[in-house]
Amino acid sequence: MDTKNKIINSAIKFFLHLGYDNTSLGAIAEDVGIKKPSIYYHFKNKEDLFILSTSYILESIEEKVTQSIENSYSAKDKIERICLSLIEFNHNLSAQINNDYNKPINMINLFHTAANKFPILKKRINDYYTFLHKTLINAMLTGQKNKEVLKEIDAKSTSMELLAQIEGHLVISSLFSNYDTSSIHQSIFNIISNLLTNNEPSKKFFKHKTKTLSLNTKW
Amino acid sequence: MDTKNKIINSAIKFFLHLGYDNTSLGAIAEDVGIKKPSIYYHFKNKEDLFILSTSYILESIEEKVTQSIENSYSAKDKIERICLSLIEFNHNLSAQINNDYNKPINMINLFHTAANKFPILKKRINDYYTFLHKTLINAMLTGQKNKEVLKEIDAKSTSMELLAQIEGHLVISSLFSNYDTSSIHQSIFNIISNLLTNNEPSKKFFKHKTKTLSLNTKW
DNA sequence: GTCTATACGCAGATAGAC
DNA sequence: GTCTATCTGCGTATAGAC
Repeated sequence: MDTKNKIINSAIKFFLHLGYDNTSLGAIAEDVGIKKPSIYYHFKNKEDLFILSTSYILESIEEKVTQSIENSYSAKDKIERICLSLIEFNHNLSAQINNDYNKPINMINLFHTAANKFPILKKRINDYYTFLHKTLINAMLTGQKNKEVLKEIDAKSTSMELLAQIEGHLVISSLFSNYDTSSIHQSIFNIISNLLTNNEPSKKFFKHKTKTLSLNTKW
Repeated sequence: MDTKNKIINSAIKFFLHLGYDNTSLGAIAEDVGIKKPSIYYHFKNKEDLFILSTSYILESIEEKVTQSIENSYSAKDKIERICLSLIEFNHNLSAQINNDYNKPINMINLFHTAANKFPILKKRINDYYTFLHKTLINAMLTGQKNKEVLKEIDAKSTSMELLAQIEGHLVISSLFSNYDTSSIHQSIFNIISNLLTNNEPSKKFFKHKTKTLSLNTKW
């Protein structure tokens, strides 16, 4: 990995851990094994580094979501995979980042800071949610054509419900120690099974497809 | 309002807007109409001011939630009121704070910073979610005794689902411009109506009881 | 490309007068 | 209780050598 990627890699770690303001370029430099001014050779300034780092995370998620449904033709399967991709991305990111400390990590927090501080990231994050929203809606609409999904379902509000459920669970899991990790799978399963024409009445547990989303690759 | 309350009032505004790090004591002092060192007469330091401000918000929400269900004896009504209280508190806070700028505001973000930086607030926020969780569970359990709520329902996971739905919608609403404000009411209505024994099949819109939760009172 | 040295500004905090 | 003046440390950023 070249220095530039090392810096972004480390920056993401720090930004997720400490936020934008509490992350100092000196700390990133030390982590990478260079001196502070060297960062300025690769990036214009701290803002530039932050914007690129955040954009990289967003691109990675979108890529993983797209890949996850590539070979899937059932609406149920697609929706499940999209939701699982989001959850697993967050979990993998936490697992990778949360090595030393015992602090809650949450991408939402990063997104919020990003949207607040930098208009370009506000737009980018909005595009990210638009992408997720559209992808979920498309899965439902094709499912309705196949008679797999109930025709009365409103795809837009259901997509919003799924996204809110996922983001909400991720947020609460980092703030509430009593949180039960499995409950998000149950919730998503409930929402999805309510969409389907062959809705099995017994509330089975959501099958957890552990197709791990690798974050160990280059940033 | 005395100076100390004026400072907390202003501090909450700034902390919600700009976060802990971007809020300077000088700005708060200017807003209140005093000089920076005067803040140190009322508060030990910036951390102290932040901890007291955040605690005040949490206490206010808990108080409003408690008040909202005081005269309610139906489980459905209680659950609805708890959820609405949370949504309205956030909305009222945003409306009160979001006067000048056009920036997303979200308490979750404040909670996250608070939990990350100050162990005492991490505990306090955990207690806050425990309170909400227990209050919702109690409403469901009494509903099950009255045969108002289906006995198969798992109160714990349903409470978690409701909280996640609310927090998730609030988060997304501040990051996604396409977000439809009404969808949260629909989602909560769906979850609640699935709990009830006299579950009406037609998905009616969630009745929006606009009992405004005042935040204009003293902090 | 990376370094040492350094300028610069900002914000938290204190001393001490009134 | 509130003020003016001031200290202090930290973090961004640049200059310029190697």
